[in-house]
Amino acid sequence: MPKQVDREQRRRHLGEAALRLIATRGLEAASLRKVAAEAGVSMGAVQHYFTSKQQMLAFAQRYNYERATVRIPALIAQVPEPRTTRAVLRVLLIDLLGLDGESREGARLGAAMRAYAVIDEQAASTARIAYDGVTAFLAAQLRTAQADGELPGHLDPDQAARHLFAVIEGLSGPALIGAYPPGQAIAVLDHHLDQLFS
Amino acid sequence: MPKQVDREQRRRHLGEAALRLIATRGLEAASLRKVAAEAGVSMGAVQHYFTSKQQMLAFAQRYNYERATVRIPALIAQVPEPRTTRAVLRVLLIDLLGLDGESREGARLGAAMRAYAVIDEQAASTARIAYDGVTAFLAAQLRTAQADGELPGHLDPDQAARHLFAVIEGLSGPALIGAYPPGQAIAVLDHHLDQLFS
DNA sequence: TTTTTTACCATGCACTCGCATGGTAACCTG
DNA sequence: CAGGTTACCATGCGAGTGCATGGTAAAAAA
Repeated sequence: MPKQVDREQRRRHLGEAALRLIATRGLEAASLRKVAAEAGVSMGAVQHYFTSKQQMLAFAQRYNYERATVRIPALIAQVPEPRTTRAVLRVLLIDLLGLDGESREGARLGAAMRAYAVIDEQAASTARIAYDGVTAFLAAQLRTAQADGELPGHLDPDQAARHLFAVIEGLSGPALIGAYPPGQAIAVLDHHLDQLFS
Repeated sequence: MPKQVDREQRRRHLGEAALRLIATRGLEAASLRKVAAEAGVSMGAVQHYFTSKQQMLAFAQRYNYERATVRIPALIAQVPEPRTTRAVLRVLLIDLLGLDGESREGARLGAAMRAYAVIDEQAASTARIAYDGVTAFLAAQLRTAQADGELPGHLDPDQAARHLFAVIEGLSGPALIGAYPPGQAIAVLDHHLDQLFS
């Protein structure tokens, strides 16, 4: 049976199992044995594809961001015309908030990964790259909005992007633990967008 | 030797040891044995004061917020006169960002606790209370600013408080892992305050 | 003075952990 | 067909985990 397997696909399969466990039960639940069980394989298989647990987690982290870069354009494509920058941003940011069932997993994952990055330097390095990617994307959106006259031209798009993303990340935590109802998080987001697009 | 001990003080001593470990090495490093070693006592002593690990962590979490309610007024007292609301908020919020050595521990702790609260409902409940406390405090500050005419009266202080705190929490993560230099985090904060106190 | 309660400490148990090892079976290359 | 590589799986090891138990010694209560 061996040898006709796609190594990269197998790895992603294991990575998904790990991410599922992390999102629902936390980082400590992502042991080699549990990931193997979640993926429906033996522990030896996990060891075969990752030489250490740290490597497995590093892959899972990178894969998580990779999935996001795929999901985000798909999400944007669903925004009805006319696709103003503001409407696009709103859809994207509400998704990042993790308020409803599906995007909630991403937000839970984010909380776990952020804590991990504080402890593990390698994870921090990956997280920095991901952070730069997100803010660069947001900044690009804001720049096109400026070009379209949708947004005042005098503001710094990079700083506004960091500001915007900070609001999202800061809202996501309390929303996740139910510190306030979803509507309040969206209200704050809309207020922020109101000020931005004035 | 026994019986003349202050149980609550002993507990705080152990709680501090636990918080120190969590801040520097993460939640998983706060095992009963390691906390005992960090506090300079035997494991039996930890077991004597906490009936389970979860209880120990719950105490540590509560104690952490308790410490913050003591530190914050002390911090505000150091703000030079005239103590405008804006100046007070700025000092407080920069501290919460965890940019310099001392307040950094608090921010690291926050990241670990947030991840823990996502997994553990009891921790989430405590975190909600703490969150409500912080936003209520911020809202009260904003209300006095409104009364002093420092701030426009038409805005909703509660929503502005949530917005403000979200920015701080959202900036603290990237700042902790060095996604951008401290100056940029402060620049975003100042920009936010500029807009608020317009 | 006797008894009870408090404050520990040392040890042991059952379990999980990451990881190393040694196998086996299927495919690819020669 | 032989040899080597690939893809696993089962097992075992040492370390660490939370927790239960049984002790000892000192102070408080009787």
